Amino acid sequence: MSPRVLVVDDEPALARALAINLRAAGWDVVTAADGQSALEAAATSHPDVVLLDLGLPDLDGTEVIAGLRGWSPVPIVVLSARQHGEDKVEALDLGADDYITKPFAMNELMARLRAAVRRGASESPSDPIVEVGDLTIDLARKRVARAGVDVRLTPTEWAFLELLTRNLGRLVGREQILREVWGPAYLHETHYLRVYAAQLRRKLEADPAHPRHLVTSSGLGYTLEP
Amino acid sequence: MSPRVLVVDDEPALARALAINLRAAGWDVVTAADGQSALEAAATSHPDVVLLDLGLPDLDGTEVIAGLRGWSPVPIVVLSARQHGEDKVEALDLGADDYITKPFAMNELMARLRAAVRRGASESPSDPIVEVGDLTIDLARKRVARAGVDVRLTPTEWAFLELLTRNLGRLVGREQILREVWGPAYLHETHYLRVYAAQLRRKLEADPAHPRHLVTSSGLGYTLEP
DNA sequence: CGCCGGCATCAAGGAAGCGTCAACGACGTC
DNA sequence: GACGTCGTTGACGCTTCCTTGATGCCGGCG
Repeated sequence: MSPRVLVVDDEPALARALAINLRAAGWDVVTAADGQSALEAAATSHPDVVLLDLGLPDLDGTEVIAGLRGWSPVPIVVLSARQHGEDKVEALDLGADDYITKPFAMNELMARLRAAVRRGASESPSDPIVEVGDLTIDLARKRVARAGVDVRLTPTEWAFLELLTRNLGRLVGREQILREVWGPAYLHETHYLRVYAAQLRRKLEADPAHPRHLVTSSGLGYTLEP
Repeated sequence: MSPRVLVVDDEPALARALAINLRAAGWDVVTAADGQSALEAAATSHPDVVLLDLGLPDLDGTEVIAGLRGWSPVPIVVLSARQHGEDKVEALDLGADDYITKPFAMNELMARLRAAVRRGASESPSDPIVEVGDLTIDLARKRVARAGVDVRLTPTEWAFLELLTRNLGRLVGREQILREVWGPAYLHETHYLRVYAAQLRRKLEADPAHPRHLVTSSGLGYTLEP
């Protein structure tokens, strides 16, 4: 299970040199030559860290950072020729994790990549898959399984369950549920809560009459208990 | 609630310059002049990030990093005069989060500190939990436990307790309680206070007749005593 | 001493919230 | 057009909670 790095650089010679060195050090390397393909590669190959050269032909490097940060917490190490200037500050504030200027030493580069991966790993022990008792909730695929078998949920049921899952162990207030699942206009339709809580329990709880996971706090809201 | 940075540097002039600049930028600054006091200061002041100069009189900088990593995940930004060498690699592999060489630009330093704090914050979305004697009050989850076991509260009981908890150790006036729990129209229903204070005591106090935490100030209001 | 206001406790009624079943209509699919 | 799915709505019985009244205690004050 070697860590995977996405190398984004438009200069073939440098990209090749980086790939060779990184592979020799045990990395799994994916490369991209421009910003657009970098975003696609990040989405499909799920790297543990992104090594990003700022001088790209199509997109500004900062746009790549912003594009990644929109949906992924993957650590980003920026590589740049510009020694000074605001680029450095801007990239870090946009969400980059580290910044190296050319020329650089290969062992320093690797140390920074290792540090970035280590942080990323501790940050997200998150597969977006949550286990609750005999329930398996996959937030990315929007699927639930009970004791291994898939359970079909309607869109509204899923929205309800997803909200509770994202607040696992925390009490979610009635108004918050109504607002986020049905919209602000439904803040007083508390009846919906009961109907859908009952449906979810019928599908997910071993004994729907005595729920162990989808717990009611009378007058307050609902909690998904681990 | 400004973020707190622990500045570790044995050079008084530099330490002072850093402190002044950081304070001007809104940081809460704590300083230490050697490795030993740095470890103590980190333990007592709970900084959001540590800015560590490697050239210290007593301990090697790497020992400080190791000493911190032994018990705390606080982000560490290393500051060093040594431009090259293995120090950089070693520090990052030991668990430092970032590395800056002197001379450095102040705005870059701040950007790196901000980046480090941002990462540290995303790691621990900690709940505000208040401990009062054998009581554990979790404001985010709206939960109370006494000696480890959960106590069920009604919505009004919880609103009452939450208000007192947010003013821990302070006297909360009768009108303020009535206004914030029941609404402005109930300012004279002082009877409610007694009923719910009694219910809370019955659920939370070891000896409800002689309360140690939920204390009455006759004619004034109530206090939750730590 | 007797009165009175504020406090603590208990209990009862009614209001609000909860869980469940079932029916209706909208919508898309075959 | 028949069918299935889904969201919405209504009705019922049940539980929980808020409100309210009654009673007793304590301390201050005339």
